[in-house]
Amino acid sequence: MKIATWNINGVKARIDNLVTWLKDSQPDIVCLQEIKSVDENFPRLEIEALGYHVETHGQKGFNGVAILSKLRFDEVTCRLPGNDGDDHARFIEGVFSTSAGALRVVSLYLPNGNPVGTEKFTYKLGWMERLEAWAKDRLALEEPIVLAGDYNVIPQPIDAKNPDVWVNDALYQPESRSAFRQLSWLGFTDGIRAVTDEALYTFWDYQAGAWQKNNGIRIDHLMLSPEAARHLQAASVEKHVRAWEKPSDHVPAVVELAMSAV
DNA sequence: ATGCCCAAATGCTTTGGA
Repeated sequence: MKIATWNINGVKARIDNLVTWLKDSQPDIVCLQEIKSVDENFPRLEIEALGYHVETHGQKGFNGVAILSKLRFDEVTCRLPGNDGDDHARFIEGVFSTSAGALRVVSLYLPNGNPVGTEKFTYKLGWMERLEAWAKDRLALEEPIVLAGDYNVIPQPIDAKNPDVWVNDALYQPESRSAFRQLSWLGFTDGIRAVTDEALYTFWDYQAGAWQKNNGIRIDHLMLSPEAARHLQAASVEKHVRAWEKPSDHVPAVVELAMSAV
């Protein structure tokens, strides 16, 4: 079971890249973020033509998440609980039937939080608290869970080419990193870090030649519950996608779990 | 110290991104 997360930075602007990548990489389940589309305008026909079921949680102009899956959805839930006033489309959860039982996959787009010291940073930390509460609740089910998405958190110095330039940024604040670490303390495993200690990035800014200088950061993560981590076979970052024409500023990150559709 | 670049809608400039 190949599961990927990709902040696509506008699904309508990126549909050709998305179709090419789906054909190349053949993922079973794909978590997309920043689709920047309302549900009605999501290019679902092109994706369904490749054999995927499509569930979206979009909004006008920005944010928006989706899950594409070769497996039928048993359940779909949108929105992270804990704040009814939060109208940002940043969370969608799907449940699938597999040889390892019910598999729960979340596509999340965690708030950026910049600038620090504003209500945007408070919103980020509040969102992370809600995510921790959700994760704690779901862990009690003892199911394989993949909590995948753009976390907008640089977990460790090795996860940035130049960590020093991020010290005043919301992505690298002690509070952001601590809140991310809470998921590990709960029992979640960082899929990429479980297989390698090397410096890997998932985002390179469009500006200032960041890609050419490999000035990247690793902020897209696949966090695995114990029951999912037990089935982890491989994990990787599909860096080559950043070199394509008209790329997203993020690339897909992928885990492979030893389970199959039933 | 600031902006570089990009997508979408607010639409030929602004907003949000990171």
